[in-house]
Amino acid sequence: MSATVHFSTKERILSAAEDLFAQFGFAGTSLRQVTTHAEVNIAAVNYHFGSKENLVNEVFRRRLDELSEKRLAALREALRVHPGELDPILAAFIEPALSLTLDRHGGSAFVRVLARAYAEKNERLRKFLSDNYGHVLREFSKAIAACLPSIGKEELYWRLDFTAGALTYAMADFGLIRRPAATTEKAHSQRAASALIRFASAGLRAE
Amino acid sequence: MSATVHFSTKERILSAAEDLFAQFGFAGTSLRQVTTHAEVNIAAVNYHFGSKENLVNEVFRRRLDELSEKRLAALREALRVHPGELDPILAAFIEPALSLTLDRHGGSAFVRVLARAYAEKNERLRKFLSDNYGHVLREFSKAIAACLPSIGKEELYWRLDFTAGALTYAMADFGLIRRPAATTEKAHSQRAASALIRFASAGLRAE
DNA sequence: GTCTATATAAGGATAGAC
DNA sequence: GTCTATCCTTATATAGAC
Repeated sequence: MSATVHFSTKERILSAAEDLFAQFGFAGTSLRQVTTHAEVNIAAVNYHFGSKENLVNEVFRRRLDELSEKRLAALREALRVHPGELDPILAAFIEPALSLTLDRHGGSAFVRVLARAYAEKNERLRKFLSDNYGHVLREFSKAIAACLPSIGKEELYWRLDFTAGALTYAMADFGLIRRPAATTEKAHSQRAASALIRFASAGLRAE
Repeated sequence: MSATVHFSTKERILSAAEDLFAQFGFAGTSLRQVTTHAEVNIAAVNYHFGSKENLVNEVFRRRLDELSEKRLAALREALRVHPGELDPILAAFIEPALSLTLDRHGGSAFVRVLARAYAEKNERLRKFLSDNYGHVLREFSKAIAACLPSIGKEELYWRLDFTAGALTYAMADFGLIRRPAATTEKAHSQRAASALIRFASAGLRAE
């Protein structure tokens, strides 16, 4: 194992794109901004990705493959260790995303990119995400529904929707809450996650 | 009062921009798309608004001036009729937005535009919205805090943030839930609103 | 795989006639 | 207040040398 890590041109482009997409959105970010930020040649993005649309997809794939596996593994573990309990399921969804934001190798921008995607009506992007990662959400929906047999189907759908909105915004740090200077990034995020689980859990179980 | 309503060029541009911004985002919508959609000349947008940025601001102003007033009036009424109760405050926030989506004169796209704005990191836009409409959110925060004296300040801030996320996404109808054919648009929206109030109320009051 | 140079289209904005 | 025509910038994408 080498002490110095060599980031390939491809990786550099993906990271730069991730940062910029988080900040300016997909349409609001040009490939020139990406390649300048990544310190690579403008032609490299087309050589490695073929098109801007494909670059966007690959930004998602790089993180979501791993995130989805971690979430599903955590879900299986939660169902095994705490069967019938809601909060461990919510934690299984939130904590892997949280650890991504705390990862030294970046990823903190990615949760904002995810929130962007949520707001995006782009059919091609939605189809890509739904085709490749829709099964994760379906697994979680099923597990949550099993914990809440008394909630009607339509009402539960709504609540899952509200929960997704709350999670997305909170994780993306779009809100008003700034981390106090005395608090570490890690402690701040973990407090956010536990507050989120309490909120969503109570909301889902309402009445 | 005339039976035929004449929509001015300015209004037509605003409505077209609203629709397109909801669908493609601010950066993703070109002024040419806007003027084509509005069936006006390309030069008209510059004549009436001066710049794209200002057009964006005016799209917000057209709806938010009225929406903010309705929300604040409903809040005052809620505090007068149901002092100390949380749910009427939440209703005062949600229902005026809901009625906007049901308005015949459009406005259904606007709630999606609001969600777009929430995801936007654009400092200029955020400043415009905060300067002009931040006081509304502060009034609601204050009223909600007064209902929940036992919740710590930081925890409450988090929960308001989660609530905002849930409200924004749900109102923008970004979720998975499609209206059943047998249900009217109005009934569907009102069910969503009451589900939302139950969810947010329980989440805010958790523990 | 990486560069320069460029093709080609689309973008925001404006000048000036009507 | 509305039009045509156009300026200038920026965009995505690619061709072809190295």
